[in-house]
Amino acid sequence: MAATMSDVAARAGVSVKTVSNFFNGYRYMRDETRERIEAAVADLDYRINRSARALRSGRSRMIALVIPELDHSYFAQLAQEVIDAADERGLTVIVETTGGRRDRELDAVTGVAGQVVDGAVYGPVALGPEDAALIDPAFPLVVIGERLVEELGDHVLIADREASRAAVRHLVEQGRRRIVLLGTMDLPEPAGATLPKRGVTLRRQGAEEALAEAGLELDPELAVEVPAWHRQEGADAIADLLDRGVEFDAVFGFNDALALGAQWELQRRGLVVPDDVAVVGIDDTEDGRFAQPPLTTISPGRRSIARLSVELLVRRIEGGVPEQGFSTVVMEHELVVRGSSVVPPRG
Amino acid sequence: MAATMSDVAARAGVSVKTVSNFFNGYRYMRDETRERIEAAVADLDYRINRSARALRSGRSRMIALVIPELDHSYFAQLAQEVIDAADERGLTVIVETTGGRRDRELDAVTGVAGQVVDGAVYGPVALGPEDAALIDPAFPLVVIGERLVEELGDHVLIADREASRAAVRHLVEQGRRRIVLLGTMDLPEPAGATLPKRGVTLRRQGAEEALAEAGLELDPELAVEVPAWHRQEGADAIADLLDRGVEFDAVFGFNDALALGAQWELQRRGLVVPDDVAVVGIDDTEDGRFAQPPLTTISPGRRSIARLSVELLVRRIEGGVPEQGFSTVVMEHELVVRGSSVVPPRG
DNA sequence: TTGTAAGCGTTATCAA
DNA sequence: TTGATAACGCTTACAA
Repeated sequence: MAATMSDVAARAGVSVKTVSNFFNGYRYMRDETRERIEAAVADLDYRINRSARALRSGRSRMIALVIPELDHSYFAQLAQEVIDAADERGLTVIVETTGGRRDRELDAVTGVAGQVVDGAVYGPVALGPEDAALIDPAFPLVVIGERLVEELGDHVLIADREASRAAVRHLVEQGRRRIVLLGTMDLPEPAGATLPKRGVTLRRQGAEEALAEAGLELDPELAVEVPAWHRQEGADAIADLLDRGVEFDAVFGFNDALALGAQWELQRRGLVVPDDVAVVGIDDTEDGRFAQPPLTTISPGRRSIARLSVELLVRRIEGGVPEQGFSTVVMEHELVVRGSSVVPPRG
Repeated sequence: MAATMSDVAARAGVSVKTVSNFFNGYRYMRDETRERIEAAVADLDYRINRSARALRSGRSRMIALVIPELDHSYFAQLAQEVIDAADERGLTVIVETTGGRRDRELDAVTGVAGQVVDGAVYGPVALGPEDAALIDPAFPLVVIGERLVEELGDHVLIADREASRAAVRHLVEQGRRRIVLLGTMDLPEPAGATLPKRGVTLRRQGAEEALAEAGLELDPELAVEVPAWHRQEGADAIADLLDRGVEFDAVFGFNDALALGAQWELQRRGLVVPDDVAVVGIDDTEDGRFAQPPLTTISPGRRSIARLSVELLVRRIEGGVPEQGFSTVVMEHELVVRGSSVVPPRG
């Protein structure tokens, strides 16, 4: 039978309250008391019962990470960073994957799952602004990556528009003129409402701005919608363009996976990257670094995003709803130029 | 304030015990009672308190998945499958990453983390047979991928030796003679003890057997140890061989990441895969499918591994330690031949 | 600086 | 088929 706190207390010759204080880092304790408790804990191989603690205190010391899927380089890397950051603060992470489905995204924070954690790092992709009302504003949430709605909690994101502009500007500087935008999506927006733009919309905007700066206009045929943001969809989209004889000299994938899928299909068809077609992505995944040629991309500072998200979440859990409203943090990003977009000078 | 079970009971005009029965699928209940409870639950938006349930019942309905790291295609895919399989059974998954460090692998099942879950799908890579004694045999465990020790719990693994033999045999059939084995490791084994072989040792053995079948012998220079099993280490190892002028016509990476790193470095140096050097891996990750050329690999049936592991774990949690001892299940594997190992016939 | 006692919301026992 | 009541192991007022 596992030892309880009162077993420890009895053995150490103190009260349970003192043992509890010990485990909660209570400062005012005689060294001798502390040592006696430490010894008793070691003797009995005592470990605190987290269920009892959670029941009594109302805090489970667990947080959720809600993402579309784990089997995706960007999210897997992000999850690892979140887990590490949480671990440093003594928090345990439950990874909830939603498949990008609205009902599961809602369920993660309102249903059974949300019941067991103190808060969540929340990366919804399918929610619309109208869903904000369905989420309890008292539930601590840090939203990453999209600014769907203002009122859910703190936000951590990259400047999608500027990042996208930098990517396309880079392609233009390389002399590219017919640039495929892979991942664009025209969301139906309720008439009359001025909604916060989704990240994907901002990426499209930034790209068009960069084109405009260069006196170019986006050929609608080059703005390609995809059903999901995996390599497969990137490959399929490019295959379709090539089959239809659409001409282009560059591809900007709205994430690395799409860009890598595009590059893969181009090479499969015997085209040379970057000579025939330049390719750029966003995310700076390891997959991109180990592509051949390595993928030019926008590095979003994933590590910082993860750490900051956890930090904000902890603050929120401990501090409650901030009086001055939620904060939005826009992370630095960086264009990382690699072989997929720059033709090496001829020797 | 969140509603409790007695709120529901009061509203439904029944006792708490009856509500509890309802939530635990107790069969003997009048339809009318059931309906009244359902209505009360809906009215109050009641959700069961998992901490209280866990405290009282001793079951948290959470399981851990213990793996070296998430930021690695094989484990990310595995984690997704485990989460899905657990979800179907109403279980929540906590992902513990250990960085492949022995202390953290032990801690995951003996320390604080192990305290909150009912059991674990356990993928240790750094434990030695001598560590078995440190792990409580009463803690439900399903070990995947390695058969370090017999007594920890049920095992789910692939036939490392046969898989490896199939991979090398394939290379030999393609006419390859100087095959680099990437990932081999000579473990110091206590003298005199006949220990269960580690997967990595078995992979080495299988490879040597395939060579022997073809009348070949392994050149020790081609058996390359690596510090970790990522693409970077695969690339570094190949770079080193090439720099030292070692000749070879094939690389067998003990996982896809090593093989892909090797392929990347080969291509970076201007060598052609598979014409100059053929490459084969193990894992059948998506990374391999989207390499250029796509990677020949051994598919381990990851989905089956995940599902079976969860199933065995549930059985173990519910049934306790089986009388007839733990079971070991060896999964089917399959050689998936792709472009990285077969030179296409000239047109 | 430490102790006493109540109670968090379930489930288990046993009775009805 | 349902109910009353006692735990589960901890934290938290409040007291000393």
